[in-house]
Amino acid sequence: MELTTGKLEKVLRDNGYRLTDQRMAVLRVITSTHDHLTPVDVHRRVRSAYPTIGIVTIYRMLDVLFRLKLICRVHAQGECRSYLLRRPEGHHHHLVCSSCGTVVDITSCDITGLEKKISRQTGFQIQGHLLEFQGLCHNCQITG
Amino acid sequence: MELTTGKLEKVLRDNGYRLTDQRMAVLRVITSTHDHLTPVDVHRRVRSAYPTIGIVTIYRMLDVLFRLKLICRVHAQGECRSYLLRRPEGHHHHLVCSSCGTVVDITSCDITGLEKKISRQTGFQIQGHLLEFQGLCHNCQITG
DNA sequence: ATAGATGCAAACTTTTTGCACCACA
DNA sequence: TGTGGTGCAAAAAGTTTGCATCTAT
Repeated sequence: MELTTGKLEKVLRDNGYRLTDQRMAVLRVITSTHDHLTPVDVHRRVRSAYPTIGIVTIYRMLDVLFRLKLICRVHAQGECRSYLLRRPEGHHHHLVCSSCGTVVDITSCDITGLEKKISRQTGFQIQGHLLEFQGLCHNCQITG
Repeated sequence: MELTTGKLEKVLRDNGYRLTDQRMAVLRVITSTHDHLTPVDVHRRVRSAYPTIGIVTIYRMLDVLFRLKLICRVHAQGECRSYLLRRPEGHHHHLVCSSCGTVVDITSCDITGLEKKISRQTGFQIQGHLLEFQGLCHNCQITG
């Protein structure tokens, strides 16, 4: 199930956040791409629809969306603060093309077995994990 | 097998890098802890042995070590640029305590099966992955 | 009406770069 | 001796904060 602008707006509203034009513009940018964007990227794109928006607003909005778990962070390619719409419900991971930056969601991840094994071996109480794949997407394999 | 200062020095030398006092001091700091350290952390620690060292040197040295794959990056706890000695040979992952920051290496990771499955499903040619666990170490579970 | 959001400016942190000097090989 | 390394300073990039103003509710 896709998270549309409308659904995101509802979540924001339900959580007591106001819906300003700036926020809608950010939502439109976020929902309109499958790429991961840095705050600067988002700012640049939103600017074309809302030229007077400041990057501070972008930072604050990304913060809100991240805390509401509507977007998630991608760590690939050196970039550690680039964000992406959280598309599927629940737990998932990312497969990032190292050439064009496209991101595909991985929902079939099951490493709970591995987690249990690690927990037993190390005595750690495991709280979460970060799993991200890098590779070449089909398109970039062909075009070189 | 542990990477001692001596072994690191050899790798640097073999790759045409000079061994300065500053670099040795950095190596000593890196090899003396199991924690992941930011450039600022490293600088602070090296300073106590080598007070005049600049943080620029730290950045450049960490860069060298990272490119030689002698240290690796940890992404946990918001920090995305903190480094850690790469202890075991070959492929491994990290288990990071979210309370004290201690890092344990995971060598038993086997997700090649998962990789193949993902590759088949998505058409991606998978080049690598980033896997990191967060949890509470035994000690921190007890001390609260 | 009012609490929350915005935008500007400034502060701050992190990282990179240019350049003169120094020291390892 | 010569090239690579260092340290300073400055620039650049990224991020946060204070505050007056504005606006969605």
